[in-house]
Amino acid sequence: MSHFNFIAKQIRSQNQLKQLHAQLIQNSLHNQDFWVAQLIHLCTRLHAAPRYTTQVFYLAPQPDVFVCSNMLKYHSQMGATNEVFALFDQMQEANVKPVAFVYPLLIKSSGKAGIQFHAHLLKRGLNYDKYIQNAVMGFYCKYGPIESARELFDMMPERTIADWNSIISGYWNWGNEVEAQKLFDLMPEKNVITWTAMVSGYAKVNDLESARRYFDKMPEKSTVSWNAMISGYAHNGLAQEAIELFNEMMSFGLTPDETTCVAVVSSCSMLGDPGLAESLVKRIAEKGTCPNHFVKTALLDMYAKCGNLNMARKIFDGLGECRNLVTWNAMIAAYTRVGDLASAMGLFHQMPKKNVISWNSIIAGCSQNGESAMAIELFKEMIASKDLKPDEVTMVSVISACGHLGALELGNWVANYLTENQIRLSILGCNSLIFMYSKCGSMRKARKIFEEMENRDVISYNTLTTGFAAYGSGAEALELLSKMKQESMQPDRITYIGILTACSHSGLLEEGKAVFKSIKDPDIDHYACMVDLYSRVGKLDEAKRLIDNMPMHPHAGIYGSLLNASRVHKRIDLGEFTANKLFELEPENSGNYVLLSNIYASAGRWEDADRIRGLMKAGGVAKATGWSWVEHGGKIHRFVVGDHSHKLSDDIYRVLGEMKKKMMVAGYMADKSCVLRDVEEEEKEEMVGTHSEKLAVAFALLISEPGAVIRVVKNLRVCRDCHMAIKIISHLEKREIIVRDNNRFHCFRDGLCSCNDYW
DNA sequence: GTAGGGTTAG
Repeated sequence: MSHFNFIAKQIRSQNQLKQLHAQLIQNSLHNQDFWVAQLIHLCTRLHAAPRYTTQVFYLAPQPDVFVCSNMLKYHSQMGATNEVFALFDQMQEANVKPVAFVYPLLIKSSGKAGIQFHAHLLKRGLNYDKYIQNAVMGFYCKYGPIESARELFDMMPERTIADWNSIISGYWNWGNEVEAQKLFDLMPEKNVITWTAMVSGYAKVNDLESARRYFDKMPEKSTVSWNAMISGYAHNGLAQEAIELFNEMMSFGLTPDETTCVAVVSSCSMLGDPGLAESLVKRIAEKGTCPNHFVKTALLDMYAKCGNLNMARKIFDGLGECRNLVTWNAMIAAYTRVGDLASAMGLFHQMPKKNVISWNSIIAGCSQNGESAMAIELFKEMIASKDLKPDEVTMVSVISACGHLGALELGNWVANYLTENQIRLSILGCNSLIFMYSKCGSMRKARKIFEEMENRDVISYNTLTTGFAAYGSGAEALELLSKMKQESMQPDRITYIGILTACSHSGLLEEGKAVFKSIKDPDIDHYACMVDLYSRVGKLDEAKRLIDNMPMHPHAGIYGSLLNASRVHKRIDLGEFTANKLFELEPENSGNYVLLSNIYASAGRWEDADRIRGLMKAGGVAKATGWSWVEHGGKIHRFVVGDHSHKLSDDIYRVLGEMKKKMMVAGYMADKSCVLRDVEEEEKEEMVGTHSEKLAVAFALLISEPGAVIRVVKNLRVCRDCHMAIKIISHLEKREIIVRDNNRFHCFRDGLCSCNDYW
């Protein structure tokens, strides 16, 4: 017996384990409880395969308490919760009570299922030893409700330091700073773990000053304490502070471990400085410790964020068997960051297991790289599989994708999904909803979300303001500005851009001037808004004067406003001046040529108009082809010029014909520039916006109930001709038609447009 | 056999 005992202690590999097993069989000891328990213990230590371990277990004809307990330990180490409970049932039938020491292990390794052990203990009225008590309390600290943990804590006849530490970190885990603090002060005796828990707790709630205060006050510090403080800084984006503290740690002659290394590496990635990380890893390697997968993943991420994708991929490939979810996710994010969606998608489909972050990475990746529709498809796929619940991060990406598409039906569906699945949104999430509703033209809902928010930040205000601006609701935007001041929320440069744009789109000259005057240090964008405001209200000379007197060089956008206004107000002199400035600033922009040409045309100066068109052709300035789209039944219907691919194409062109007839009857064909004049074949390319948009409007008319609000969404500027057409149709059909162009809405009612744009 | 620190998504 002692001979085998000696061998058992020496065993380091699975091969040696199997040799011992064979020797036991030879000596007919293999089915004795003592040896079976030993073998299972070794299986646990060496991470042997479940099939082999189970075989060993069944060697014992009537497994005793030790065999069973070791087997429970093995299962719980493997995360096989079902097997753990099955064995428990078996033991109950055989009337075998597990030894106390397995309970803490089982509770810890069973995750959320740990609660079943508490139930089990309660049901059997088992006496808890101090370890079991601590483990049960630790379970509630981790998974909640924290009140249950507190109850157990209060009921304890005696409390060890470990119990105090558990409940304190439990409160930190649930963000209850006050109670953690209170218990810390009450605690009769503290150790380094207690102090470290306070440091990391404060770091977790982003209160780094308090964290540092505790860190400086603690009577002794372990490496873990240093790590807590350094990673606290790193987590909160304070890379510089993290590195400084790390240097301080080194100056004390302390040895960093791998966790230190992870924090320093991630700080380096924020600073874009791989050098320090490389030297640190080298130093650790010299000590003989090879960087573990945490360090390697941090390095992977660092190289990816510093733009060295090859190095990142090399580490990823080198990790081989050690690759885990986090490494896969980091690599996917690396690809989406540089816009390589194909590679990201390839990895995503290859990965053996996915978690919420994997889905979030790929969905956000699509959303950020202009693939909004794909982002939504992936989201649908995610929720269809039902094994993972989307969280706020998922929803923010999906909501913003709906916003970018201007897809209100989808947006409503997503918002519904939020309430049905009780996904609570933070400020960030609510802001994304405001953005989405604004982009979809539903200002009522955007405002409702805003008003129902418990806390708002400056971005909440800016998002809603920008929405009002796009919708031409100047008064509402100004109201929001005074609300901001009432609530002592400091407006920033974006706020003022929104407010001025709103004034501009609703013709509020005096109000806009007053706001502009109140800006402490206006930048070029604020000047641009003012030029636009003067232009839109027809004060072109004032606009010109502002341009001449502004303290910085005007950019193309500024002249653009003036040029468009020059067309509307038929100011050939200013039009020529600004157009020539624009030809210098952005020679490739065809719009400027078209505008100047139209200015000449409207004054009957056809030769000049043709000359400019010729200039445009000679310069090879082509107009990009465009399309419009309409959302209907959760789908996006896309229209391009001359398009007959839609299945309702025949009906669409029929409606288009009816529109034409109605307009003729109403006498709208007199104007040469009217929408439905027949265009020459070669002109068609220029008219692309008009045509695709008309198809979209026709489709919208076709599918909507009489009297319903029609929503046309498009990604082009609403051209002048089409604008007129919609005005007329809204009048004739007695319908409200909402059209979105690049970033603003036009609400047509009774032949009038809500915006103050010049048409 | 109890308690403190780690990498990824917005």
